[in-house]
Amino acid sequence: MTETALSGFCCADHSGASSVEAILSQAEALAKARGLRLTPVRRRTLEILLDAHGALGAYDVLERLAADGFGAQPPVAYRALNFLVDHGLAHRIRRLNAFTACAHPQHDHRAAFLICETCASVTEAAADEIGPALQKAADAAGFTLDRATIEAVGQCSACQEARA
Amino acid sequence: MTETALSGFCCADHSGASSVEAILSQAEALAKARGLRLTPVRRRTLEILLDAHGALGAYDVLERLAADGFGAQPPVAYRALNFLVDHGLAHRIRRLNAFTACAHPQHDHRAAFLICETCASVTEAAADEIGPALQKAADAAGFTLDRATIEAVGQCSACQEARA
DNA sequence: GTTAACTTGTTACTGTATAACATGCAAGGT
DNA sequence: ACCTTGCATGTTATACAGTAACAAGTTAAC
Ligand SMILES: [Zn+2]
Ligand SMILES: [Zn+2]
Ligand SMILES: [Zn+2]
Ligand SMILES: [Zn+2]
Repeated sequence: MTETALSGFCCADHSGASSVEAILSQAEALAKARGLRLTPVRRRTLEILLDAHGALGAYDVLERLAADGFGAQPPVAYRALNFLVDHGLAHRIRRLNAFTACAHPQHDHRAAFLICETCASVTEAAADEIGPALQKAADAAGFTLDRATIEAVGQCSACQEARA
Repeated sequence: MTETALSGFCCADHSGASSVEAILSQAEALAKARGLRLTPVRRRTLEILLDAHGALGAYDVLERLAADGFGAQPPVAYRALNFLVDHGLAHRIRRLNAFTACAHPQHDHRAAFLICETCASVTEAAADEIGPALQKAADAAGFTLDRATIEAVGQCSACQEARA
């Protein structure tokens, strides 16, 4: 199994060429600005994540990359995914052992993820208010905060309505 | 919260019989109150987590269990660990693929974890302020929040001082 | 004491991620 | 242009994490 993303189920359509293209070109601009090399595998990997509804496991990504003529071994996918994550173009969802494209790569943001238990969709939410609260908790423990993973589990709005 | 917090490794000794024993007997009382069966493997698993500095992987736990004469196969460890997690006696640290004893099992708490990059210690912090902030973010997305994983990465106070 | 539910143990397997090494490519110095 | 140096991609092989399915033993309820 392991097809983590469910097509056409979760949400409002975010697969329109416009938004994928828009994010892709943002990513390209960003890479250029930072002197990063958005090579074919990496770019294609980002595209794959953008096309997917929800998050994709590394092996799902690998399958698609291999189908496109790239390498078929796990490191190929993991390297591309880690590159994207390291540079803020994608996020790793630890609860799902999966990855998702960043919805707004231009910001240096601290994101929280809302994971629907019903449809497995993953929504990236701004964590602006969460940061300070976490900071405060860290301070209380004398802990110097670097970065954080925030993953919430529940029901997305579409699935709630469907259930009603 | 009068807990003798189980804060990790580089810190003051927390392996003294007193705090381990204290938490263990809290766990026992709690199990009794809730009609749970804290069987030998489960109890020993909790002990192992309490004795450990930092979080332990399932296979580390398994090794110790096997050494104590319990089963030597993965399900033995996973079942005991999942039991403890399900009943709030331990927590799963997803970033580390590891488990840690709950520092204050008596509360129905939403915890955040502070993971030190230097010494790998894991400190359980109260997440009282984080909950509402996350709730707000979820509301904005029409998402019904169930539970959340909050894991921060940085430097614990001991390691900072050591580095200075 | 029989039944039903749960707990422990097993074997076997699936899924996730990395190590180590070879080859290829691209930028920078001479 | 040529060489060097570092980075990217690809490979094989292996390590690490987690679960399914079944058998046998326990515990609690009736
Ligand atoms: Zn993002
Ligand atoms: Zn949903
Ligand atoms: Zn806890
Ligand atoms: Zn530390």
